Amino acid sequence: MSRKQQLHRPGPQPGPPGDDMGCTVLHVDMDAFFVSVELLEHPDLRGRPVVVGGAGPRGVVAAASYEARAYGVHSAMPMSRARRLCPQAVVLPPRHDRYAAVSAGVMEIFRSVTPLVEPLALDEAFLDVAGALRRLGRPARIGRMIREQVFEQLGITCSVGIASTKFVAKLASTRCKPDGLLVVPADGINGFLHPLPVAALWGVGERTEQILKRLGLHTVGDLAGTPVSTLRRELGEAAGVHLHNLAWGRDERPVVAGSPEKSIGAEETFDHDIGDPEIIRRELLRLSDRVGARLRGSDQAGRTVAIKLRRADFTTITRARTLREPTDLAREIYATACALYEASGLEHVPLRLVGVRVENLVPAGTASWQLALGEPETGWREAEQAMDLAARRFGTGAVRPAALVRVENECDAHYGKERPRDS
DNA sequence: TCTGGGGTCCTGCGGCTG
DNA sequence: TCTGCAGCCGCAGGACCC
Repeated sequence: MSRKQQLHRPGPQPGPPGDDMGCTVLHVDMDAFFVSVELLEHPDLRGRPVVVGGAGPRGVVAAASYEARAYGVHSAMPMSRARRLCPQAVVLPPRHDRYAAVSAGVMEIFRSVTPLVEPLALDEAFLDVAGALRRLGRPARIGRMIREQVFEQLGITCSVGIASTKFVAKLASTRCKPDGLLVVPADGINGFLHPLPVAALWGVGERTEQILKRLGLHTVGDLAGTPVSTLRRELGEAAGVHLHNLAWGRDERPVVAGSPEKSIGAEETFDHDIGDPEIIRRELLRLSDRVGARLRGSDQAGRTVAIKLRRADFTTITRARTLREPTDLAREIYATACALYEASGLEHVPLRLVGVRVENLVPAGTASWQLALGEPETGWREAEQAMDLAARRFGTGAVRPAALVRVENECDAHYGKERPRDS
């Protein structure tokens, strides 16, 4: 359960759907998605508290069944705390490949309704059904049909919010969870929104909530009644205007199918803080390898390489460098990441996390590959593409940089855990 | 209580350039 | 040639989302 969902514990199920005229935006959200997928293969666990998440000393909850939520367990909670709250919970490790496969089936059902599907995550999406009304009937009927199809074809339940804007549709689906459907009529938006706590708004996290509470603003209605100039002063130009609009139900953002990725990255939290620069560099190599493979797999390249370093006290720094030409080569990403790490001044500081990200993405076809002076024309790109082919044929990890193979056992001692299989 | 991993977006600042 | 200014871009940090 996300923080937002905690704000909307399933209250009494809403009554019959309201007037859905003009409500052509649907937000469909799978109920406890990761857990639901696991229960398909472990039906014996139905009705029991189940938690999906990392079991290591620094693991957190990725998803919790409603039975586990009754004990106060929710997503993003440290696993150690979840175990204390609910010692009888069954803890399962996340299997993202499996969730992605089920998610593909869900999205396929959505796209059979309308091409205007905007996925937000594996387990939720916005649908604009304006073009499907003549063929399939009114929005509420379409929502019911989607819920039936998802359950019949995939065996999991979902909740559907229906409104005239994305933001209200999303709040509606959260409000009717689990396994529900709620229509917020166009003329009932303010009545629906204004009693909600400010933290229910999209874009109000812990920090913003504190600022709003300091101003005496507790509900969305309080926010709506506050001059926008006050909100701009306290929250900044964009956030102030945005939240004021949301508080009045104004949200002009259309449903957009297939928006391109802006960045691709990978990061790793160590089980124990690591201050040895050699081990950090190896981790940068492993992460660069992953990022490069994902870039090539999606036919993209990026111009900016960024690293993230988190100290033991959780303070985090980022460093970035923009290259002359876009790259999808792990070797180049790694070289830049190492240079940034060395320049960071944190070379001997114990770190709990390192990350590598490539930003400013462009389609690989439009990138001009600039050869370094003296670099052979057939070289690293071909070598890494060959590694990609081997990985597809023999599985990820079949081929990897020698530096990673050589030190694997040595690293295990530092990580204190099984190495990920994708390096 | 002690905080994962994948992202997006915004803000502020400084350097560069016309 | 120097200065001031505006606009753009890169960078860093932080808030937020699922």
